[in-house]
Amino acid sequence: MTKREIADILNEIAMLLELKGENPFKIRAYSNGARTLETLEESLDDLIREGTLGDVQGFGKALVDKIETLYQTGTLEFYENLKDSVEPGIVSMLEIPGLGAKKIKILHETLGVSSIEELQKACEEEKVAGLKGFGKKSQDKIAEGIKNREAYGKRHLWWRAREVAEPILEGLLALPEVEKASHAGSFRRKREHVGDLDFIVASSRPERIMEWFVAQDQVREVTAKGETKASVRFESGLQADLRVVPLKQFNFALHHFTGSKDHNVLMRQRALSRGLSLSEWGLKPVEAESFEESSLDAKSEADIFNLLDLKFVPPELREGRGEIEAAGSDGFPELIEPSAIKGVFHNHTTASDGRSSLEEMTASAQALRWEYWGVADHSKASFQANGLDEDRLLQQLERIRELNASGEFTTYIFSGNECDILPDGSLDLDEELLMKLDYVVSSVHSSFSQSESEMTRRIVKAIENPATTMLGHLTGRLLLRREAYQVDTQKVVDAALANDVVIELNANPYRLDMDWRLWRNAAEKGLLTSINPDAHAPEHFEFVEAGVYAARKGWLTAESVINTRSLQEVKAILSRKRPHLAD
DNA sequence: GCCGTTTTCGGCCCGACTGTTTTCAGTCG
Repeated sequence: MTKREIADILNEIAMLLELKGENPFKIRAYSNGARTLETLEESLDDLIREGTLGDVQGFGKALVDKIETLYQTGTLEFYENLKDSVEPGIVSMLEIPGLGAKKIKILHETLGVSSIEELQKACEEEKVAGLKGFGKKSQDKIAEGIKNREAYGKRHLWWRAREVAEPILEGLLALPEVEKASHAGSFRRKREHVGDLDFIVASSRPERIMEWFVAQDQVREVTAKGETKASVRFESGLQADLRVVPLKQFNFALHHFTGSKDHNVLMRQRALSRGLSLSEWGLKPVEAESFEESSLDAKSEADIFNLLDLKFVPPELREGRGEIEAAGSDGFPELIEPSAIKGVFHNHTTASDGRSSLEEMTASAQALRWEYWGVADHSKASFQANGLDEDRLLQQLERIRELNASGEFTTYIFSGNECDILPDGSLDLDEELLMKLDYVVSSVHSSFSQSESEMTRRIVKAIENPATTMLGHLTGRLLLRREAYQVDTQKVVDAALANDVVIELNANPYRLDMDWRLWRNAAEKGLLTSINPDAHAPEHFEFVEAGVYAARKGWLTAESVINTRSLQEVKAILSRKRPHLAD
């Protein structure tokens, strides 16, 4: 078992002990143990072999025994027994906002409820309001929490969350009491989906800011409101948290609440190794009494990094995936910016399942001042999407040539096709015809349930097809909607490298596929990408922005992204497979 | 359950907010 797996079990033990009403300090010992284990620098194997696990602060005899047993055998009797002694329905009640172990224990012992369903019934029968420590409000809140637990628990696509987040930030910045304001959290790190929104504000007069925040039009429920902290929930179930801090604290709070947790742990370790203590309150010498009196100054977030001998880490990279090491040595490559995009591939028109014509899409691309854009309508196997057969594709190719020759648009149109990869790995259209186009995006749209080895063989075969220019949406995932199909991404990346094939970064906010976690490594090996909006209407061209943020999270520079290149450079790249594009 | 002694027990912690209290316990990040 790995450190992380063992830490998860220690956390679960803490939760179960809490539900059993154990000594709170014992519970904390387990949670602390889990956190210590997660952030342990030494290898667990070494510590156990040398018998020095007990030297680690926070690990006494009981924890050492349990960690060693889990490490060596993968099971722990104490844990299994504990799990058996608590009904699973009770554990799931922890998901309801406002309910913790203590209240659940009261509900269980006095009303005998052992599941969310039974609790819901107890609320309907007004049995909860009469309990000691509960009241009408608690009962209503529990009932509401049960009713909405699906929406409350769910995550929200970054793209959708932004529609809510941006007006809030603008509103905050417009208030005269606000000195500084920013979003924080996973939203600021541009994660593909977020659990909630965080806002940090600097002000010495928080009252009116709090009032404004909870009184916003779209707010459905105010879940907390105090002097410096408030939480609201919107119709979609998305929650937003606001924290107001003094200006002096702003950058520390912003850094802290931007996270990620893993990044913060590494930052605090870095600080400690320099005799400093870092928190949301400030950065002070370890021995100093309070942050308020002894914190160093940070006029910007960059100052915090600089005080720890680090280069500034862009929020997108703060995932605890090597950014501290890089910031402590050479720093980062210059990450791609949205403004670097000069055109896009993989778009649809009314010829297949798009909503706008070739001409309308071209006009929109031109309005965005793109040098070029590419048409890649579906091929005939995508019958549901009105995919093109050979004849219709040839007609479209003719029309594109006419338009390019006419001078009607300054934006150049590349002719392409999003060609289905059939279940056996062959392409849906004739190779000779595909070679007449400027490029081909090969994508899987059927037989998603193939085994990993079949799917991998299928995609690799398509990559090896000389007609393939780029691979579309590698895993077929739809974020929060549909799982990825099984495929060995490493083999696919290697095949793409070996066959001069680009792997797209599909910028549709539901896809963002291939995933950002895979890009740093792939790009280091030399893999190129194209950030493709997969547009089915002009407004979908905006998706490239989401794609650029995903690319930044993958440490990508403009060099790795072919659609940051000029028209001439793109033609040169495409001509490696299509000689007719060479000048 | 851990830690550190005034060394084998007694203290341990983090602040803000809510709801049910009437001075505070429970939840949450």
